[in-house]
Amino acid sequence: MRITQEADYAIRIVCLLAERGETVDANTIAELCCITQRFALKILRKLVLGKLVCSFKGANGGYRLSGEPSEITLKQIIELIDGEIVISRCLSEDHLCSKSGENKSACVVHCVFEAINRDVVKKLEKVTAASLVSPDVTAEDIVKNF
Amino acid sequence: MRITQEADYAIRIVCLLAERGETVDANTIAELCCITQRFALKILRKLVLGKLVCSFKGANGGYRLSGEPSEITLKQIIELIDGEIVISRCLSEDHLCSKSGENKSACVVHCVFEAINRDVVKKLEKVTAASLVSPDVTAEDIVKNF
DNA sequence: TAAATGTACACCAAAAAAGTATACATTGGA
DNA sequence: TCCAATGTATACTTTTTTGGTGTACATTTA
Repeated sequence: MRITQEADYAIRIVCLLAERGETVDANTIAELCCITQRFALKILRKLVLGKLVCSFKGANGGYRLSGEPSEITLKQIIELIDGEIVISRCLSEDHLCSKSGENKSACVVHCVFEAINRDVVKKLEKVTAASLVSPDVTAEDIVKNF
Repeated sequence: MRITQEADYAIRIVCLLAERGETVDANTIAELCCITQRFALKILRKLVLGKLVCSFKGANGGYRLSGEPSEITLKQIIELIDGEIVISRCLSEDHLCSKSGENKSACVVHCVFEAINRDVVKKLEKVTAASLVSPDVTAEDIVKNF
């Protein structure tokens, strides 16, 4: 992977909407999440296209989560923004990598990366927007659950 | 992170040197690892500066591992080439990130990333060059050990 | 002493990430 | 009804990272 700045912003936005539970306009979102309004709009667009968020046009318009915070995971948000989560370029793509070598170690390295990657994704799947914003759930609670 | 192509090449090179156990010149390394000679030289330079590999000048010169393959880990190689291993930019740097928000979820996200990151690094530390090239150790064996 | 090596350091180009600009469409309320 | 407040669409720009190259030089050994 490399979880980008943009994905990080998207997570903030989703958390904000989860906390509010009501329609919030792009300006307010941008301000509260410390993002420029333009960039927030771009990210919000992706969230809308990815069905995590729904939007309302016109005066008093804005955005809100389209589903339950408990149904939205970090994995979903990150993949929506950054695409497939891969710790090493050679795991995605038909990219030339260690795997393509003819020696044993090459393939083994690839397999190790795959195993680590699977584990990371599994952990990101376990973290929901609901748990992130719940005052009753601490970071330790979430991490213990891994 | 994002384990770069360059780090992947570096791993291949270290594995090759571990297998050979003798001095190998840059041309041969480049050819066997499917890298251009120039780029291989650049990577080798980093490996030498990082003390993982030692070099010999002049005719019949070349490179070989400076230590035991069992003492070299994937973590070491990757950090030498790519720098600190971080799954999200906001984990390194004093970079503005979710952490900087004033709300609870912001910090929690950061903590979750840190936990996942620690785990990835721990796994990469467990994989040695020796295990990667040993014919007696399969990828499954390594992964089981995680 | 020349050929086979590695060293140093600067440069370049493509891709990805991060962010901005412009013009437009829809809606709700005065 | 019409205009201000909103979101939409699409394309552009800038910065950073990645991946790679070029040139000139230093060392060693046959």
